[in-house]
Amino acid sequence: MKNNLNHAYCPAIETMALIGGRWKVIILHVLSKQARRFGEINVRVPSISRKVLTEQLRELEADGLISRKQYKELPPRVEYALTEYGQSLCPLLAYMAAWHKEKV
Amino acid sequence: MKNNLNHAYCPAIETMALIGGRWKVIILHVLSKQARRFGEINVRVPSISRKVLTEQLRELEADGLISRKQYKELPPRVEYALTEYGQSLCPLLAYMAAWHKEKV
DNA sequence: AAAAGTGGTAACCTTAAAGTAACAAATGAA
DNA sequence: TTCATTTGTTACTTTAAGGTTACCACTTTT
Repeated sequence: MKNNLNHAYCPAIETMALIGGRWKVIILHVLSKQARRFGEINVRVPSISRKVLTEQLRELEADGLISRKQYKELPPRVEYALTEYGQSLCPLLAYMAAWHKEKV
Repeated sequence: MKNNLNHAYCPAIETMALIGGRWKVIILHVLSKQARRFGEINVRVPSISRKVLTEQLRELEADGLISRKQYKELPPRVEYALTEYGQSLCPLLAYMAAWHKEKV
């Protein structure tokens, strides 16, 4: 009989749930420089399909990391930007980048 | 004609490649406390199958984050531990945990 | 009149990841 | 003699993720 009380709880997991998606970190990185339109993100994130980009953006938005602002123009214009919450992730991304740079 | 030169390079991605796997962070977290045998990890990582645990451990080992030490005993005994390289990730995991704690 | 431009969506297909179950190997214990 | 133990592996199936193509809406440009 296994003892389930041994299960480890790792709080870092919660953060990974937000940024662990296949393209999330690149998207956040792109938006960290400046707000971008859908098409601009699409060009800057290599080889992502529009479908998947839409999905990832929706998830980031649902998690409160980015905002979506739609202008009433034609052809349509939609701008994505980091929220304050999303911006608070930047030091973490910088830490990750620095760790890699230092250790390799 | 799309301009491919717009592709963003995000160094944090490289780090994510190491710890972004479905179970990597939990495994690292478990091993950060102390070295563990295969079965001990299996119990502490909720609902992971032996097959997938093996795969993830092999990848972590190939990336140099953990070490695998096999004792010549029967029944077999194998112990996994963080390498020095793997230990250097701990502050990052702590950062991730702290960010989540503070922001939610 | 038709095409371009933008930000999607819907339907469908393929690929990658994960799960399941059975088996192995050597020894000691029942 | 058979079972239990431990760390896997192998073969097979299921699920999730991602890709592909076609299409829409509305206006301006060719």
